[in-house]
Amino acid sequence: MASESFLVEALGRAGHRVTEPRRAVAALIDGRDGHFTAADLVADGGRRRPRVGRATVFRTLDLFAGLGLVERLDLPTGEHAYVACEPTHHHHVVCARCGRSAEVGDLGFPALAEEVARRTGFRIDAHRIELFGLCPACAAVEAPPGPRRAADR
Amino acid sequence: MASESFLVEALGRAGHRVTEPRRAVAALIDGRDGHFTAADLVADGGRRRPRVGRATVFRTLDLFAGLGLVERLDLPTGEHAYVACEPTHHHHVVCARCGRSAEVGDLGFPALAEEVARRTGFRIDAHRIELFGLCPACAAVEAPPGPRRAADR
DNA sequence: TTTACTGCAAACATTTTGCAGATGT
DNA sequence: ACATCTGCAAAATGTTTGCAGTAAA
Repeated sequence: MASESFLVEALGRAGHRVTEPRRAVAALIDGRDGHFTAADLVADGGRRRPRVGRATVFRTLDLFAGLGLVERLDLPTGEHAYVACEPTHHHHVVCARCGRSAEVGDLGFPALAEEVARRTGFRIDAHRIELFGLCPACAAVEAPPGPRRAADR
Repeated sequence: MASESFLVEALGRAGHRVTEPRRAVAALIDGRDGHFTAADLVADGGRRRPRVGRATVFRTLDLFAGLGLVERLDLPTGEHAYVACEPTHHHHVVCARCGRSAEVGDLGFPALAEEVARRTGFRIDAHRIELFGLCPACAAVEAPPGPRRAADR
């Protein structure tokens, strides 16, 4: 495995203390494949020996989110979830079935923002784009022909 | 004023009962300018004569959201908010200062989705785009020159 | 040594639910 | 009439906080 979790490295670089609980949370995140909820990590952390407390999970998640190491997203179901990510500008597509996600660079969003600014006169400072669908594997399982799933929104 | 709230009309058209509490919630929404939270409506509803209960506000909001009459969005702060909207495909820009929002048609999103699908192999079923910034009026107030606001994300 | 961080449990905030009764259709 | 809807209060969720103790730097 890579020498050290990307998350942990970034933590140190940002001048935050690299503590055992934080390493643990980082490991839990690294161990997850797709998106995960705070509750997932709280559960995992509780099983751990020494235990990682609920509050620490939330605080660490917050910390990571602030550093742009994980992104908080809101699933169509209304649940809050997180995905780990490189701290560069990008967006994710998340599979509605298996939860796996893929990053998508900057999506050519700048052009969109410009267009919107032009049309509305708003100054665009921030945005949030979330894409949901099925990853190739799950899409294959899903009956290709047949009636449409009521999956939108 | 227009004969009847757009929300109420749509309610009836969709085959749902047009009840007094629902009219009230519709009116509360119509009365709001920008985005609003469930809590806002609950507060307003509680002041109303006959009172509109918390549960009803949530249920009605849910109903409207299901019909695409309001859109639920998540502000950068993590708060949940709603905005009223025409039931066509579109997105909103919301002003970070005054909360006012503007609709933005389909944003040319289809092209983006295609691009993403091509790059990742995912089948895109749903998406969620939220734009935040300042409306023309608020942008004018904001000192035009000077250091950038750390407003992104 | 100093100050940030942690676990715990309690506090909060937010949304959902069970029900008996009211109300649209 | 009858099924849907409502208010209320309780419950289920989800997240944050106060504190005394622990451990990075």
